Order: sequence, then structure tokens, then C-alpha cells
Amino acid sequence: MLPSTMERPVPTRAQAAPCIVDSAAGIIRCRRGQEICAQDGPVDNWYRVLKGLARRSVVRADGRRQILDLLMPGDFFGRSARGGDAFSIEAISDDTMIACYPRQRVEALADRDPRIAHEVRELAFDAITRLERQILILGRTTAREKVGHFLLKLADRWADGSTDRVNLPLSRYDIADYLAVSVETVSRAITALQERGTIVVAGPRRIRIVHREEIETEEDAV
Amino acid sequence: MLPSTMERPVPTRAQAAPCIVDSAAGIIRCRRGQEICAQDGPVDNWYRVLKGLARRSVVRADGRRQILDLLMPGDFFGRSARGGDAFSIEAISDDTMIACYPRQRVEALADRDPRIAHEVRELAFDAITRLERQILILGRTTAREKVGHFLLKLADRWADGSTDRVNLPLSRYDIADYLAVSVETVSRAITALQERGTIVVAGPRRIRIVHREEIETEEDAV
DNA sequence: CGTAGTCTTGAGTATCCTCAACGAGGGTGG
DNA sequence: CCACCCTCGTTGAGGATACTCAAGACTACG
Repeated sequence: MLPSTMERPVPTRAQAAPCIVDSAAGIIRCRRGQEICAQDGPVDNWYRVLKGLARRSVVRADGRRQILDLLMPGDFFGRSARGGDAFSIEAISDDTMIACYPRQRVEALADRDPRIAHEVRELAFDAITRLERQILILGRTTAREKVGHFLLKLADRWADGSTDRVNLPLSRYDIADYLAVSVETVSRAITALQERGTIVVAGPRRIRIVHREEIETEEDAV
Repeated sequence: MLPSTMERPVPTRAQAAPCIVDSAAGIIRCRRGQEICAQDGPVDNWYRVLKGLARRSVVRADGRRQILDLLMPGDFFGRSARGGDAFSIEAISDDTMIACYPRQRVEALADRDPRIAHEVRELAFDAITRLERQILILGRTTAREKVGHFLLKLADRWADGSTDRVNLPLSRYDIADYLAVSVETVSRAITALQERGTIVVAGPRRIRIVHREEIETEEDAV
């Protein structure tokens, strides 16, 4: 078991579409677990994931970690200079590639070229959409719903050819911190979904969604 | 009780700072509860709250409502044309004023004027910061923490002169749907915070934060 | 003055968290 | 090759927390 899905290249979305602002980028290559940006670093950069998977997380004072955003190829993010909140960004899969732009430089580029401004705007709106989806998942009541919809979302974004086969690129711990539940609850939820026949678990990192509609209509939708 | 806080003008943040893109705006005036934008409407508009308070929410199939974003003066939001998710936006307080911009028109303006592009970018980043904060609140474990930090956030944004006196502009039901807990739990959490001496409740819509640090350091911070 | 909406509290149940233990897999060093 | 360690994943038991259903107090409003 544990077929080391992380080492294999991911079929779909393995590489982000090229992007105009990449002209101003430096490329960062990361191994699994490597920190891209410290929680209290002073730098003011924007980033875009080119390949792999990364997490943007906050560690609270009690040691609990909250993953704010899962970053897949094409995803854009910044440190939101204002706000005072500081995040740390770490690669989840090996060989994660991230483009890094100094904020001021991109701003300058955007001021000169409307196409770049447009692109940055679109990337920001994508980020908003992502965060809204995350809020919708966090707003669900039971852990089974959270995990189920997380799997659906992952299947859509991290498709393995068909959209019913999910190669989980992250650990149960990451899922737990992303959904704001405990690891044990994630594990139990997956087991419960399997026992109901909603999903089939072929190894901890290999899940097949059999009855998508059972997740979607489990006493609520949207 | 219920001193009808909603009818009184709010001292701080009652009016949003003027904004360049407002030149392209139509102004919408709403009464309390009035819908600004239907959940399945076809229009592709951007909005900015000028005065009052509004909520952007999703109603799930089971009737449960989730408030994605609380919109205060200065806040910007769109219907995120892509994504498929549809939201409905309603005014919470009476005499809420909202600027409404056709998306294409603002895009055209932004393409011509870098200052407008910059402003839209900043507004989008503000929205991202807002949503991230909301995720951090939703990620907390106990309802007491959620409600406590919600009050802190509201005190900061909706200050009544000093930042320890909060005139709740929204009902317990709105708070519940915003924090993804039941109304009863919100009520109990407020009662619990009062019994601990952390806050003082002077009427359902009037709360004073006495020991801010007790909320912030209640087994976690950030 | 009755109705509707808001807010609170109680009782019982369901869910989740914590602590704990155990198994499996991967890597390292002998 | 194997012992060892470490991380990951799962399962169990007990306690804490939140949800549901219910009822009551209060306010606003017609």
C-alpha cells in the first residue's frame, strides 16, 4: 500500500498554464515539507504555483494548525501585506515549483500593461472563488459532509483522467487541518463513507467516488 | 430592550471613503432584508457597500443558510461570474446604500486607467483578507471562540468610538449563519462569555468587551 | 391587544475531540 | 538482511461540545 502517489507526476493540472506575469518571476523549487515563506518574514511577494501542491497555513498559539488555502498549479496567492496576519507556505508534494514575484515589480508592470493588470485581477478573483468554496465546506455541519465535499472538490481540481478517481496528494493530517477537524475524525469519516458504499478506498491515498450524488444530496447541496 | 440600533446612524464607518470607480456606479438603496441580487440572477455586476450593512449568503438545499461575507462600508464584492456558485445579497440594516458597477464597464475603465485598475486590485485583495479572516474564525473549535472572535472583529470594524463597545447590527440568526452554528449556540456562547465576565451584555444588541485578552488567549491566538 | 419575530434557556441526543493503542510502510544503520 | 525509528493511518473508549426540539420571555408592530 501507500503507492507513493506523490512521487508520480499527476496527469491533469500537473503544470500551470503559462502566464504573462511570469516574466517578472523567480522560480522556486521545493521538496516536500519545505517552507517557501516563513510566517513572520518581512518580504512582500506574490506567488503562483506552477507545479505540485502547496499549503498556506497559520499556526495558532496552541500549536493547532489551520490550512487557509490549498494551492494547486495555476493558483495565485500573496501574503496580503496589510492585515497583520502572517502565513507560512510549504510545499506538500515533492518537486513543487512556484513562481515568485516581488509585489512592487508586478504592480509596476500592471500599471504599464493593462493585460497584466487584467491577469492579476483574474488571479485574485480566482483566489476569492477558492476561499469562498472553502468557507462553504467549513460551514457544513458534520465531518462526513466536510470530507465528502472535500473529496469532490479535489476530484474536480485534481482529476486523474476521470473525475471519480482521486489520488490524494495530501495526508490525513493536512486534510484535518484544512477542514478544521481532528485527524481521527477525518479517518472515521472516510471509513464511514466507504461503509456506506459512497466511496471505495484502495489504499490510503487512492479513493474512488462511486456515488457522487450521495455526497451532494446528503441532506443538502450547493 | 432591542433599542433599534439599526435605525440609528452608526458613528464610525457609516460612510465608505470615496472611490474612483464610483464614477461608473449606479446607487442602490435598500431597506432591511431587501434583496440586492438574487441567487440565480444572470447579471454580472460588481458592488461596493457605501453605507449600512449587507450579507452575501447561500441557501443550501436543506434550507440552511450560510453567510459567506459580511459587507460593511467600503467592502467590495462581485458575483464571481465563473464558479457556478450563485449567491444572494441582502441588506441587513435599513438605508443600506450600495454602488453597483457593470463588470464590463469597470474592466474597460481599468484597462484605460491604471489608477482604477490599481484600486480594483486593492479592493479584491481586501476581499481576500476578509475571507481569510472568516476562514480563521470558522476554523476555531468551540462556539465560544467563534463568537468571541467575531465580536472582536466586529468591534474593530464597526467601532462605536472606542473599540470595546459593540452595537450589534445583526441578529443572532445572522451571527449563527455567519459562524455556521445554531442560533441557540450563539445565544449560549454570549451568555457564557458574560458569566465569565469577559463581556457585558446591555441589551441584545449592545455588548461591551471587558476583557479582550481573555478572548484572544483562550487557549490560542492569531 | 394579538401576532410575529427575536432572544434565551432547558432536556435529550448526536457528533466530535482527546487520549490511547496498534498496525503498516519507508528509511537508516548495523 | 534485519532491527529500529519515525510517520502515517486506523480504531476504541470516555468525556466535552453542539444540535434538535421545545417552551417561555420580551419587543415591535399592526
